[in-house]
Amino acid sequence: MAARDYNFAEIEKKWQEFWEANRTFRVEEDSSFPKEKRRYVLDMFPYPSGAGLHVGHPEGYTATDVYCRYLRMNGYNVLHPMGFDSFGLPAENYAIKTGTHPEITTKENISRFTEQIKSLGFSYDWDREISTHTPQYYRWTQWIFLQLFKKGLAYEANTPINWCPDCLTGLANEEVKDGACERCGTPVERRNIRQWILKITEYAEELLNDIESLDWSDAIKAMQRNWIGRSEGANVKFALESGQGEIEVYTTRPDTLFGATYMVLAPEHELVEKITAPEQKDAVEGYIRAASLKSDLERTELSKDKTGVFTGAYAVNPVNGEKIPVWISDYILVSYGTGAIMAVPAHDQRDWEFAKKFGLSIIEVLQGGNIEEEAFTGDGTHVNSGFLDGMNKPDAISAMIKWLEEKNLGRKSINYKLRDWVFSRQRYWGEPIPLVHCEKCGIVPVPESELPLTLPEVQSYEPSGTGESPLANIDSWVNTTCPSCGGPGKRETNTMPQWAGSCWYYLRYTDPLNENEFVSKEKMEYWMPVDLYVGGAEHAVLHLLYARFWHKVLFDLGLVNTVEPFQRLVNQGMITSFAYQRRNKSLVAVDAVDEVEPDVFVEKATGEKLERVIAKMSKSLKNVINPDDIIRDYGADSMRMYEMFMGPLQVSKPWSTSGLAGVSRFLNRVWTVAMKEITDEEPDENLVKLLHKTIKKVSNDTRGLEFNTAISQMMIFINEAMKHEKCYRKVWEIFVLLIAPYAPHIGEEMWQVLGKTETLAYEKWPEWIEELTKDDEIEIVAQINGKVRAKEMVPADISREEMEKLFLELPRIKEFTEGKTIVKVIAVPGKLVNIVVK
RNA sequence: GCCCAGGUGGUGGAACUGGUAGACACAAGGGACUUAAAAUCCCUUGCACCCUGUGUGCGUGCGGGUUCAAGUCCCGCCCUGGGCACCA
Repeated sequence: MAARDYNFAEIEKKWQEFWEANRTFRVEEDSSFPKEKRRYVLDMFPYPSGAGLHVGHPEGYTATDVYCRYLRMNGYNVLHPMGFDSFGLPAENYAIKTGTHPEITTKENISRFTEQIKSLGFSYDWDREISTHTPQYYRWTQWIFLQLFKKGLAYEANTPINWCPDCLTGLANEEVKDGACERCGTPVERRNIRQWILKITEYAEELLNDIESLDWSDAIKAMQRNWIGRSEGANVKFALESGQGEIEVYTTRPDTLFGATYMVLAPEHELVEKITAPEQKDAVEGYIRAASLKSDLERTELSKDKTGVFTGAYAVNPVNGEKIPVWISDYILVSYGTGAIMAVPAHDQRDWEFAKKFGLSIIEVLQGGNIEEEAFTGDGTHVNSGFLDGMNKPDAISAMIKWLEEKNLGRKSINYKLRDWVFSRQRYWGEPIPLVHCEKCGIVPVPESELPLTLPEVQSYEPSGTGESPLANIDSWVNTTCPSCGGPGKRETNTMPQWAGSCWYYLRYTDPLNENEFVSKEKMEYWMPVDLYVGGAEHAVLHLLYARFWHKVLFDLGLVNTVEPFQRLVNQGMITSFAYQRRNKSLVAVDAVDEVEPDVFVEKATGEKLERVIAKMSKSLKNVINPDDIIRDYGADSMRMYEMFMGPLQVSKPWSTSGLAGVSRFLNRVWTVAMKEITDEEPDENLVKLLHKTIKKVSNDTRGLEFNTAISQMMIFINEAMKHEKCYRKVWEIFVLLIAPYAPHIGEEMWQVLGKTETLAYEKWPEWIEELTKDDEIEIVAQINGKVRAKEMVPADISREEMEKLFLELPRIKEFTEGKTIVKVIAVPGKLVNIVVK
């Protein structure tokens, strides 16, 4: 074949068409692969937004693609699917604005995404593509919901929830960040709305314990642990002085019970009304009203200053019979523990602040701090504590729990910060919740045979904003017959949150077309669990916690074979961009910046010197990189390789177009070598050795997802191969296979240039010969007192003794040892000789 | 405040279980080719100093420590990013 230029556009189009036409990457449940030769490698599927793919998407997708191609060449049967998380607010909001049905927008966006994803040459099995908004898919989302419902894990409640006034829908706890809606940033309000709620708290203990068994980053594991927030303590009952009952509190410090000098109830606590003394009634009611108007943000962040009101009631401390006042304050949350606390101001900073402000007494029961200045929360010796005196903290905690249990005044108790999952949304574009409200029978599930319960057509997508979804206005849809008694019934009009579809999509990929079951047991068991899951860290507690919860429920129902869905999780880092910052820390758009000399940047308009910093890509800074442009100008292979070369997969790193150009130059050099005269002559030994080192490094690094260093090694190899006039078939056939997972289009093309007629996707991965990765001669350094003073090439197999002898006699070393005493000589074969002199 | 990452040249980043810090690339400078430029190829490039050489000193956020030897291990700080935040 005559030499030609590297025409990536032509090559990439050719091979993408080839893979598609030949369904090269279609995968089947072939039983001839033993379990250990199967791998399920999954990308977090995207929400098909109108903005199209951004450079962050290809990073994770390329990483898994390289890995999957490597696995296939190593004889694995690999499940590697892609699909779309296609229910969601943007399409619905667009529908409200334009009247276009969300389904139409969603379809368009999906086809744009598909085209973009395919233009990167990923080896997905497209026959398994799924979209969560299709009735064929959400039929089974609804089915799984019904299984949860039947198991008693879904309940209806009228409780105050987080309401986003901009999205006009309720939100789960996990969707609120710093008191604002995670999606749009609007501060959330508290609102009483009828909700469907999933009892995720029932699985708190399992969700927490099983984290340990997962191969996930410590960061994500810690986030999930913190979110679940388990604490151990005791519930203690305090009798009311009036004899009208008791207040139960939760405390992690039962050992400090002798120091409890007052109690606090959450303003919403049910006892408040009952116990408030007539003379305090006005004050208490005023406080409750004020507290109810505060947003979560105001109740926490903005008001660290303690507020509260005395109820006029007193309780009796069960350990010493002391009469203590009962207050209410909004620093106590009704939703945690029992919504009431015993306050121990000497040993809890919040109680201490409250006591100082309202002049309540502070009694030290544990020595070791200075309670005049702040609460002491450390360990120490108990004092003023009757039978606990002299004990340390852990002993006193157990002793007190034992005492309380014996006297029937309290018991050991465990609490979680995790709250149940608010599961309904008052919007249109989601899975309808398949339940019917019947006056006679109550809440009745839609029979499974009638699923999917499809979304009706509506005139207006506008949410009512009153807590009812647009579905509530479609009488013909809402009014139905009760599946149980046949009488009149009304359909549930809430829809499911966006997270529902992604809670089980990884299961559906194993059997995407099944019309009889959500998945067949055999196919599911063939692949599960997911061996490697790659995606952004932004789903640390949302999707990843919800999916684990559903999976555990499915496990308990005998529907899946593993306790956890995602065995190994890797979070790719964000791709950021350079930005330019003024002295006052404000940022300047890139097109308003001049580089006047190397690394000196000024703002065009003002001439102010700017500092180059790293920032998230944003439209306003004009530093957003569009993958389509990159593929057009440099090709998909360059894009793929550059994203893998930038740095470790897990860390965030800034995009640099000149860095990309460097990788592109590398691929051009690869092509140059491929176009040299191919010879069957024996390559020289050095090239062969370098090749074997390269096989070893690329194999190990690809397996360990350390793609950046694998690529460096390939660059080293090419720099050497360029020096040779001819292309040695023996080494080149191997190198082409090594680079193919990274740059598959050029890989296939070069394979064809070598005269091959089949795709290399299933060629056997090259093996290295250990012997050939070792050099005959190695450089050894001589150190004097730890400082490098000489370097010498020596045979690789030189003995320790020979090394010592050789270096001690080196003239250069003698300069340093002359007239000194040699205290010690340390020789490390293959590394160095260190001579300690005095 | 608590939890989790992480601080290495002008830049992105390498460095196996403690053993030559700075691989590979970008940027920069110099050279070759060219009428010229682009492209390509070659060379130099951590900082400082001098007696310019197998030269000396310094150098992986800061201060200590262990060790023949520390980017790597230990103790105490500082800073950056992410998460949580009145959870009793």
